[in-house]
Amino acid sequence: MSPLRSDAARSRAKILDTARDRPVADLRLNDVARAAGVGVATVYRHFATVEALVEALNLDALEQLVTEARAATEIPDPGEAFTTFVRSAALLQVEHEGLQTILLSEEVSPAARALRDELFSLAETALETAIRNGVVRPDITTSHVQRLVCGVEHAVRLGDGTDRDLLLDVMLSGLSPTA
Amino acid sequence: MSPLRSDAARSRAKILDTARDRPVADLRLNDVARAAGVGVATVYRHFATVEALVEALNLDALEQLVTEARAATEIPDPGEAFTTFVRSAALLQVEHEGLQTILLSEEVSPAARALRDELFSLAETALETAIRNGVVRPDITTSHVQRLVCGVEHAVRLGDGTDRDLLLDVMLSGLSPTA
DNA sequence: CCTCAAATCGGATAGATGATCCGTTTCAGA
DNA sequence: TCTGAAACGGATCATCTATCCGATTTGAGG
Repeated sequence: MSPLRSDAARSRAKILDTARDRPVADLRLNDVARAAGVGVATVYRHFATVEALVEALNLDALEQLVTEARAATEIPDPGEAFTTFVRSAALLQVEHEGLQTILLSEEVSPAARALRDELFSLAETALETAIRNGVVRPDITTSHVQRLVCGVEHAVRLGDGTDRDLLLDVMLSGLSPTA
Repeated sequence: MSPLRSDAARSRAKILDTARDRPVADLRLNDVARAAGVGVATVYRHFATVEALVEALNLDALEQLVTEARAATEIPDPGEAFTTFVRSAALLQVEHEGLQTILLSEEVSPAARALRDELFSLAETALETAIRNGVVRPDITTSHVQRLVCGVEHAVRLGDGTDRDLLLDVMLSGLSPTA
């Protein structure tokens, strides 16, 4: 793809900076435009939908998640590997409100899709290894893990965020087979 | 409060019946009016906001939940009592999409508030007893339990609902102290 | 440095959705 | 039956979303 013209790049940055610290729930492209000091059409040109904007805002976080996930799967102990993986995902999702959107939405950019596919593949590996070594219940699938992480995120968001680790810990220990 | 006039009661019933089997996410008062065959204003007169309509739709479920909760707290075994309580709450919340709204919203009708207060009081009792008897982690509060139930509901909704019991089970076993 | 075509810009405005107002109709008690 | 109060419907206003188009800016070539 061709490089952006300098003014276009400036507008894009202004839009992203403005949108970054707003709750994704009440993200209106018109509001962002006004707050960023650019025209409405400029925002719509750069980001056709709110989802596209949210994706752009959280691509960095997704990259970071994949990086951390790769590191986690290299941990020798299967339990610790799995735990580290899930913990990374949950913490990043709590910190970056829009990450869940990318991970669940069907319509994402090719770049995001590639990262997501790798992430799911890593998750599959980590989970399989964990189950094979008896540190996670055998009736759990990656879909379950993903949705439970989203559930924990939801639970954390309903509070002030201070008990993040506690709620995550409940979920993780619930996944162990002996319990 | 004065009894409803017959035509008003009829309208109210038509509105509720129409709204009942629609996803609360895309519940538009205008749409409901059209589908119910009544004027827009009639809907707005009966239910000032979507939330008010959702509350009316789910009051029955809340009553049922309180009833089940009362029964649960009478179970002698503290672990079973707590588990039954939480299971009831989770299953009803999954089945009745709008229940969470009543349980979390600040602005509810006095009737709903009374039921909710009793429910929380029962939850407090069940949790305290469970902790005192060592069947639930002592660092858990009723707020945690409530939010975890909402989290599980969220996780179930992200799927097709078939693994409801599994996800709930993960959460419940995660709450036990030994894990 | 100047020019010009291409790309971007911004805001007016069309379109969709949400909520209110007010004249008309229906109900229930006398 | 008559009458006032309450409820009714839909036209209308308000708000929010998204597109179109003339004006402006950019940067590469002469």
